[in-house]
Amino acid sequence: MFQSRTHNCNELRLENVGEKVKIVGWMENVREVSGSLSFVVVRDFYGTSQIVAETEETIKQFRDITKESTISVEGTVRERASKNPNMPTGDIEIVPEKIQVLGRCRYNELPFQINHSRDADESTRLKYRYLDLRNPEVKNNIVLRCNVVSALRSSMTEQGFLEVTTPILTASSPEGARDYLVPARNHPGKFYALPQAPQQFKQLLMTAGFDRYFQIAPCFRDEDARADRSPGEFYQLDMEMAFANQDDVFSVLEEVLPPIFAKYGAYNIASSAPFTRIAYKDSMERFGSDKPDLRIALELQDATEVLANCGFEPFAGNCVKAVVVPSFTQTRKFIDKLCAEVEVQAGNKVYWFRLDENGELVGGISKFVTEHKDAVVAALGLKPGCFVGLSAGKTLAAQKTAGVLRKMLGASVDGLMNKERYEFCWIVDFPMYEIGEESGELEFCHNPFSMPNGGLEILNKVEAGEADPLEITAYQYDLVCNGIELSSGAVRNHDPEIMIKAFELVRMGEADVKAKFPAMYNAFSYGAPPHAGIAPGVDRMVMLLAGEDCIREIIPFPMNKNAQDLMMDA
RNA sequence: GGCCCAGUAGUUCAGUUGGUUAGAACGCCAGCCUGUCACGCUGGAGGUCGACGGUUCGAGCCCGUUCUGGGUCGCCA
Repeated sequence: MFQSRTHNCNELRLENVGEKVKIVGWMENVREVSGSLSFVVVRDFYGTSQIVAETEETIKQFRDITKESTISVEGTVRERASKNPNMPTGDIEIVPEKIQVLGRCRYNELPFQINHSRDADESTRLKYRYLDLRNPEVKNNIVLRCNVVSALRSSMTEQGFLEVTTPILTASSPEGARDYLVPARNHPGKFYALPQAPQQFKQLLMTAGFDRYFQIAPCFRDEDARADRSPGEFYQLDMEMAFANQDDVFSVLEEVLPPIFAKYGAYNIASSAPFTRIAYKDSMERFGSDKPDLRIALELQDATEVLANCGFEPFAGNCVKAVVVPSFTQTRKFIDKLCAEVEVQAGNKVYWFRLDENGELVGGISKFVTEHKDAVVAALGLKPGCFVGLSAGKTLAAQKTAGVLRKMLGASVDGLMNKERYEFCWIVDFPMYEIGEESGELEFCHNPFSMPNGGLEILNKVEAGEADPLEITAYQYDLVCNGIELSSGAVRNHDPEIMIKAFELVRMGEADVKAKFPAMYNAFSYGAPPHAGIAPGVDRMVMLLAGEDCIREIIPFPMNKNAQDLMMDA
């Protein structure tokens, strides 16, 4: 029978000198200093300890054990002759009396070296994730995740929120992403769907009288992956409050998140609560994005008036946006590469010119600008040595392209961005409706359950032709941190009458609401509270806290980009 | 599905205009070394240059096709 250890590998100190102990763990390294002196490093979850072998017999015994085997060492703690101040257990070492192999590593060579696993090919890391996770750097992200989840849970509970679990096997919801389906054995031809979010259930909980709900909720969406989006499944801190408005939701998260970011974050929080609120329209205007990275010290400028008619064909009749970088010293090669990358990402061209040290217009499309130089310099506030990047098109396209350019400049030009901090903001007042690109007709902009700003009244005005539907905003909001959309939420539309009216404006009606969302429609007809909620992504939050750029670094067993589990799937 | 990038030793990478036997570091194996801690020193083993086809006297390098991986657009109420 296996006898338990007396101490873990991070526990022993000077005061333990002389004690008989037993430690267990993975044999990380052997350093043979001579034929009669060798040091062995044993690692467990908690840390590492040094074993010293001083007899030829012990040295040979360790030499015959392959690295990364699990071993147990019983022996006596001794003060080291030469201490290692960088190691918590660096003052002591263990003189072994009994050494046992518990689990032999059958390979001399591993797929990668444990302590350098982060440098290895990612497919190999995922296939041997259990080895990858032995690397303390990798493991620590998972520990961080656990701590963050635990902190979120207690903070929400402290705020009076009740954790309620909602079904995993449920009915498909017609809106949104692609579902994952599970065959229903008792109902041939029918399927359960895994929830894309507990959206409807939490709203039904509100209707049932639960006042404050939350859940660390697994969500399933069959969509393609990104660096900050793992395929298939992810977790949200899903929450909903009854008899509440937008400000109520904001103050909960402004209370819950900052202390957790302060305690567990790799960087400092730059934005104190209450977080900056930026209207969607302003965000597009100033940053060319609805998830602006406020760490970047650049804003878009409008150059339509001074440049639309400068004679440069692509600008004619278009909206023109400019991003100006003062004291720009990068090479022509850099600019070309930058423009090419923006073009790929934005699907739209970028143009540029520079005002050199002598105040002369040079490079790019400067010859088209020369004639209007004074006006352009004045309008954009240009100083010698600056770079001007330009985009053109319909307003939204020009904004988005300039937004991509802004982001790339921020990431690649020194001095534009202090990366080591957290900048939060709320994006508010999203439009309720938009003209669909394919249909060319009025459509819901986001989800159809948000409360329109102005309620039934404004919808009636639209119907009467007295208001523009495209001007209606919804009580819909995003929480953004460092250019990453952490969360989306809304004040919900809890009134069936307003719901039907909202659907009628997009050529649907009561029958559609009933057919698509029967439970919610029925429930709301029995007296529903005004309610609002939000659902911050846990994975993305941990990713930000860990200072990682890739979501897989903070998931214990991630799938690859193609939604395959390389470890389990032979 | 589109676009971009990468694929060379167990691992991370270098490889010049197409030219002799494809290199380095780490790891592995052997030997030396009495206080190492990324130990050090000496030596050794280890390669279908992702795959297939083409151009050429000659291809890791050029061309075509394809596979794999990552990033991104579409998509993600």
